[in-house]
Amino acid sequence: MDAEAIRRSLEGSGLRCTPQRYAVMAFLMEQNRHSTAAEIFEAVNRVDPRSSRATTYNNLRDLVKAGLVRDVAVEGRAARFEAKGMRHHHFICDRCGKVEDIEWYDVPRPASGSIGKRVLRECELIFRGLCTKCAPARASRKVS
Amino acid sequence: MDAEAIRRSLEGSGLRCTPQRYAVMAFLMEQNRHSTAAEIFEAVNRVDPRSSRATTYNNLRDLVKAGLVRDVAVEGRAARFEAKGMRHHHFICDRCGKVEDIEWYDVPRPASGSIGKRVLRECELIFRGLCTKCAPARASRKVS
DNA sequence: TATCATATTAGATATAATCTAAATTATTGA
DNA sequence: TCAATAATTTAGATTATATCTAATATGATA
Ligand SMILES: [Mn+2]
Ligand SMILES: [Mn+2]
Ligand SMILES: [Zn+2]
Ligand SMILES: [Zn+2]
Repeated sequence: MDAEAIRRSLEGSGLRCTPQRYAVMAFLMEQNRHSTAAEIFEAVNRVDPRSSRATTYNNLRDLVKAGLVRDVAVEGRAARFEAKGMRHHHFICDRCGKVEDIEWYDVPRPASGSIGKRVLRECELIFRGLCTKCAPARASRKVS
Repeated sequence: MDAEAIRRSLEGSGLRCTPQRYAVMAFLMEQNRHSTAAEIFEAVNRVDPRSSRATTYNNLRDLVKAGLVRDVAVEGRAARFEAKGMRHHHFICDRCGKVEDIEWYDVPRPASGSIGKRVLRECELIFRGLCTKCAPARASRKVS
């Protein structure tokens, strides 16, 4: 999309806008998905410039640390990454592990007694169940 | 605690109550924590019977599949496991990755339009920030 | 241009989890 | 009782995921 905007967001975070780093960020922004490091590595290398695996991991870590990218952990699967855009919640499929966005809505905070001396930064909702692809499959499996 | 109760819950799920499997379940129930597979393996082997690493992983997977144990994914860290007891939410420390329980309270469901054809099984809240141990450390780090 | 911090790289290494195939243990039902 | 069957365990190999190393390259600054 807007190459200049990506460059500015990188440099605004004190990160040089290198071709490899740009490629990771651009890929995450145009795909509106939740990709694994392996998928990102493969995708940015389908076109030049070639980026090493170490660099892909380094850049993902830097981007997460800078707050431009979010790391989504899924039980039993590789980490997934997404460009941080509008706030949203997540739906995670029990069967295929797919992560999907759910429109943001505000979450009631816990009683301050529950939080104690912890410093609360954010609240996020995770929904679990079956995605639209898996729901019918699982339902028919039951029949047999 | 109640050895007979553990035995019954295993057999009620169609799992034999083997010494190795019992040891995993008993450990998770007496510790009220979120342990990694490596920690569980190490703990159940401090006493007999010796259980192999493969068996520890096999049993954790079986117990999760049976719904007796919950697998908690944390970004950048090994999976953590806990015996399923009372419903609760989780607080995850940004700095040390510790997972802590937050008293359960009901979560407003998303608009049905957001869910679409997905099958929703559960909603869970994840709180993020700094745990009581890390909060002061991070605060003083800022000062320097 | 010289200097210095930042970034990239291939390959080695570390960590987490699963697989394999043989042996063991428990269950079933003649 | 005992053979047949199914479930479980095991050591070690293997796979998957992620990080480290140390040499090189690149870009910013003076
Ligand atoms: Mn998302
Ligand atoms: Mn918990
Ligand atoms: Zn699915
Ligand atoms: Zn902490």
